[in-house]
Amino acid sequence: MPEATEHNSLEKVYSSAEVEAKWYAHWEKNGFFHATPNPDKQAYTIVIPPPNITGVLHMGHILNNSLQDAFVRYKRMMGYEACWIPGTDHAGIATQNVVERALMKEGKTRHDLGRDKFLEKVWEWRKQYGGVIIQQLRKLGSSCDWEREKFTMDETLSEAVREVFVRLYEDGLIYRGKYIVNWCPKDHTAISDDEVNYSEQQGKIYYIKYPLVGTPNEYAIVATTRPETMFGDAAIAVNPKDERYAHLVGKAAMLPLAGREIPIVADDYVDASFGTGMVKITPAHDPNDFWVGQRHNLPQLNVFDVSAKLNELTPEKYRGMDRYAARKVAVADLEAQGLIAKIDDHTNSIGRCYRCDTVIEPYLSDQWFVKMKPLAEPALKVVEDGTIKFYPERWTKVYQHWMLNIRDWCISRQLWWGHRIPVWYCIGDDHCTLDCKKPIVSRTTPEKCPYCGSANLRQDEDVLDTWFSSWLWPFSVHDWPQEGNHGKAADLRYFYPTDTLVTAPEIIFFWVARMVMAGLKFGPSFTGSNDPAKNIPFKEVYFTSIVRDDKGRKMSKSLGNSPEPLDLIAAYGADAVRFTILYLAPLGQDIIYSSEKNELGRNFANKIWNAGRFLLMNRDQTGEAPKKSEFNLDHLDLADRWILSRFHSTTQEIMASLKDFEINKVSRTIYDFFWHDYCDWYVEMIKSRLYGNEPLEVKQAVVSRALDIFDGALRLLHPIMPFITEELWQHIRTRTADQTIMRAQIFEADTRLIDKQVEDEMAFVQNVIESIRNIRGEMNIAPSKEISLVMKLSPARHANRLKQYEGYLQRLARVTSLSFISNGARPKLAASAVVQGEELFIPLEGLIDLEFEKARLKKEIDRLNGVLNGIRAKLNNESFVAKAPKEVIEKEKEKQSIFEMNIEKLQKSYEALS
RNA sequence: GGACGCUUAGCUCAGUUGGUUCAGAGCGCCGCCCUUACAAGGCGGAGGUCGUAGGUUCGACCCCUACAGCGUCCACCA
Repeated sequence: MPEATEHNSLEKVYSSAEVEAKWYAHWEKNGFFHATPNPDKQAYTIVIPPPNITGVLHMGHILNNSLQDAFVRYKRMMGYEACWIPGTDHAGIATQNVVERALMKEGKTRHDLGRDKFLEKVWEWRKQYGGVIIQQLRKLGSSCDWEREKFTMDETLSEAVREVFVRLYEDGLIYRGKYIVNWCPKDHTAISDDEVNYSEQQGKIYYIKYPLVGTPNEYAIVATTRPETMFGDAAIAVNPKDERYAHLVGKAAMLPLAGREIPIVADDYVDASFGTGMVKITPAHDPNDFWVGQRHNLPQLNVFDVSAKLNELTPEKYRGMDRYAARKVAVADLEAQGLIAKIDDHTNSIGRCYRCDTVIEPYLSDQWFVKMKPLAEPALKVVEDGTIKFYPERWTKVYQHWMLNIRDWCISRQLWWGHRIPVWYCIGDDHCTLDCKKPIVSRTTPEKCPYCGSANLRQDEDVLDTWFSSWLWPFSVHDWPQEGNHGKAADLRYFYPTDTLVTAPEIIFFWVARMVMAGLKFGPSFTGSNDPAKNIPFKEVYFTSIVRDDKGRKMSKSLGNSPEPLDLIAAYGADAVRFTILYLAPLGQDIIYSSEKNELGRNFANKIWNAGRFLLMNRDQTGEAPKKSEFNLDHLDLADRWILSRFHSTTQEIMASLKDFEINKVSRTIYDFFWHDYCDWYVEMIKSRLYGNEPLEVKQAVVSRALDIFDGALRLLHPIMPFITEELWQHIRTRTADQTIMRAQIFEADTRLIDKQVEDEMAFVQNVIESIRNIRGEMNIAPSKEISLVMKLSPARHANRLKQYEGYLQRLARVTSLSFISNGARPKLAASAVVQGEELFIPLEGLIDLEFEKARLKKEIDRLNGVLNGIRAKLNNESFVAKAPKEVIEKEKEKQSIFEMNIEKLQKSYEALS
């Protein structure tokens, strides 16, 4: 147990570093983050969106993890068995790239090492650097259950991947097919969409005449930017609604240079208004043409080799030519035959390899796919029917749209780092049968071919898309499908489904949607239920904001416009960074962020710190109250009852905002309560008793009550600012080693203590004080100058009750004498004001410049008259009186008379000065 | 091109059963205070026809339409 209760004298300025290190170590060492199935409690679970092992903490993580930690900590303090499961993602491409780049510095490629050696290198790298981000999350204060930390390439998670692959294959949902990938003709490898850099380029668009078969001298004219791919043309397409060409559909055209007939088909994909409205379809060399080809069952003719040179499917003249050389020759040949209608300038964006800048070639190759339609349907339903709720809700539309237009998922990747596809092929020997050509899909490495018995097997070279492991994350973290063998069966039952997913909207398709599908598909095998509500991976999804810089640009590494989170934590403190980002995070809106904004959080931390210092200093002076003070309402004065009322309504508001995931509102509510209600008013008010002539036991009771409220407020704040609240919480009472604020309960809002009358009465006192301060300010009366206050109260307001609060007035407005006068009387020379209909005078006697006061009153009278005129106009408006509801009219009339009275009183004061 | 979001003080943002004492907060600015928790603080003040133009309504920051500007996602660029 760190030395917390030993020293009660706190530094004047809160310094975060030491406190943070101390308490985080303490929490972790004592297992306070750890959760275990507990039948007496309800589970609350979050799985972390596993950061890439190549990643370092950026502002998006700060936001995302501050949110998750706040949610988990709130639930933990509300009596849930709260579990936040952390881990990392192996990030196939990113990680492989990092290691390859390192190799490149040694002048080597992965091919020099070979697959096994290369993978060893990656694992080494992972061991050395892959945990960086996990350590950084600790600095933020994340209360993750580190005993449960997982990695998507852990053996158990890899098992889950193979299991799912096999099951889907057996269900007929995984198949092998052709697909267009981004191919780099220089590196001879497929690269992912993310690795393609697109840029605008000035090029040409060629209009080529394809002779129509059967009608001489008539042509189909197609527009293309890539004439060299024409040898792979499989059709010409027009829009089915395009009347110009309706008569051609079903006919054929002659492919020039190749001398081959191709059909003319109709497809919605064609934009009738672009070009001629006729498109050549080249399924093997264009992604869109590929899909058109699928729909119309067209042949896929790949006319390039791996280096994008024309292959044997092209006329002999072109074979072996580079794609660009072939383009020139083909255009020249077409021109010679009079088959070029025209050539226009055309700007289009082309993709280049991020590594070698070679223009990417859409390339047809063999890939593995998951059929998505059957998986998507139930996943769409659970979001539409509210079994899973999105915050903000509008993302459900985006989700729906994607799910309804879903395409099959290409899951194979031409990489080495990742889960190798669990498929083997029989290389065969003399005994091979026809069946031997089938892929052998297996959970474990097969020893021999099941058909011919040959041991000569070769595993598929490719690995699986990284998302193929992450979509299982909510249950693979519990060692599914081997949970029984690993003793995790109870965990899976208890913690699944998870409750809240906190993630970025840009991965709604990659990750969120697929997790829903996986949960619904595989859930029944471990939940034992077909109820979607039991199988969904999470109940709520919170989509985070985008963090932008002060110019509105998205914060990113490449722009270099993001502050370094660890520097922020060092400079402002983790609590301040957390508070600031959560205070700024509106649900569904971006965050405009800059380092200086953390002053908000830092100043707040310091404010709380000093409030704690104040309480502790006073407790040390008065000594501990003999027994723990109880809120016996009879013995509380106005300030006590008021702060209690405010505390409970604050708690109520926070709980409501939390339910709606309005974390910025939560932050603002606790901030306003702490700073304004507690510090500005309550603490200042109790000073009048602490520094007065009260007996010691009264002072003790006052401090004790103040500490109780402080304790409650610390608990409300702890999930957002965990460190400073723990430090103070440990100081304000004697705690045992196993006590921690993070496992203390948040007090439930007691609505009986929310007292409207008390708040009204306090409002009156506060308004009187503010009014006096206002006069002081405007009249330039020094704050130190003592004044007397004369009040003329209406019968409803009891003078002797106000007299009770004289201490407050003295303390907060430097009123040294309070007296009352009856109706009709009036101090001779005084500044005056009306507060809630009651008249207030400050006799001036050399304090006030008469003309100043007159001008001040005049200004106020004019302002009130302005409002009054508005009310009168409204009440004189016939249609208002006729159509507005009675209550509204009554209210207006009431306001009218109040204003008239107040103005009259001020007017009299004004005249008295003249 | 499609979908969605945003526009309130110099800056960053609050503001739902539509009702002139709700036009507000923080930062910044101006003035006064180093008052025994806190100058990373306290008190007071100035500052906005709530993007533009219409419409609905007795009444619009709030509801509807159009437009402008900014932004996000998706699609497309043959």
